[in-house]
Amino acid sequence: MTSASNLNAESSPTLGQRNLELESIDFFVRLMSMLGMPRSVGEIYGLLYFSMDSLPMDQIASRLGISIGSASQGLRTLRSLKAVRTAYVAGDRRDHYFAETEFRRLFSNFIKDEIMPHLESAKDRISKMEESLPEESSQDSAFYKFRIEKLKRLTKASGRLLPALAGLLKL
Amino acid sequence: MTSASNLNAESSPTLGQRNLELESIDFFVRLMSMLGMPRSVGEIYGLLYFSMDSLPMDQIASRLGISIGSASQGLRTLRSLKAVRTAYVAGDRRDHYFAETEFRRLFSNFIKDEIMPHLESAKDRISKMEESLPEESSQDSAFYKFRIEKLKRLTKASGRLLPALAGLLKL
DNA sequence: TGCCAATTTCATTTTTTTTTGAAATAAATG
DNA sequence: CATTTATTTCAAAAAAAAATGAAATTGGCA
Repeated sequence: MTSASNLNAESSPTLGQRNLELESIDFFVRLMSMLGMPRSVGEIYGLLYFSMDSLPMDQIASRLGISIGSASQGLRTLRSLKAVRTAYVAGDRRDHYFAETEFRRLFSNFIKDEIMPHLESAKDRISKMEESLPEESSQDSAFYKFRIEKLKRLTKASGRLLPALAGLLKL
Repeated sequence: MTSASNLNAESSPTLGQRNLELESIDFFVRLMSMLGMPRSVGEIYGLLYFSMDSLPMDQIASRLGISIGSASQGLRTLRSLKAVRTAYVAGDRRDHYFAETEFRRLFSNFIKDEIMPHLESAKDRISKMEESLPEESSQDSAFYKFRIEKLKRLTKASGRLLPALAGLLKL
């Protein structure tokens, strides 16, 4: 790797651009971590969010100072959430990544992929609870039935509300 | 501890009751962990959710097989979310805990305590981004401004939507 | 006031999650 | 098709989060 590596690369970022990038990384690291995503995922998305041009994995890793293993895994996660996409760059066989910035879509994917499956299995578990209920309608069993009923209502309401959320999100 | 310990305690649970309890613990451990709460918090809430009578901390710990340290911390968390409350029990100076089961209120507390503060600091970080923007309105700066605008809209929409969520939750 | 049961705190240990880095794989190029 | 470059995989290391347990604290009661 010689001085030729600078020929077709973007010029080095201004101080302001670098600051923006750092704030962005900070921002998305926190946001992603609220959503249970590892730090590296937030870092990658934060870097790409303010990047004018798409970046190959090795540049992402070196700019963030993370291993290519992390970068690969993080990008896989972001790809599966459709939070990044790849662009073709002529004369370069590396994949070039850029951020998908339609938050409404991102959010809706997140709910579908990360939340709804849990809701499904919650329903199964509630069924198991009903099987554990003794047949006889003693005084106690009214209490248990009522609590189970509450859980049913909770899961049903969540199942309706969460997917609708993205629609409400007027950005 | 002799046989006297059974005199005023509730009779030992039936198999069905025990199953229900176990399913409940399982259910809430998963639910809480989705919300970023440690296992012990889910266990405690799950135990209390199907408990007819309120339980003192030491019983919670021993029934779940967790340390009193964990129980103390877990109950503190649940108390701060208003997910458990304490009941006075005559002739016993231990606090007795029971589950708050109005999910709508729980949810609204959760949003207020665990989410909204992050949104506030997100706004600060966006302000910092704007400070990093170079004055001149170059071609590039349009791109950066637009991305910042998107983040603003995202946080504003979240700030309105999330607190309204609990209201929509028709259980 | 002094004692004792109940609870909290917190340094240490354990467990879980994330990252690393090197080997394996895949994919393009000459 | 051999070589080089890009990417993925995964065992091991590192870091982060949670649980433990014993000491400190609190607060009621004699």
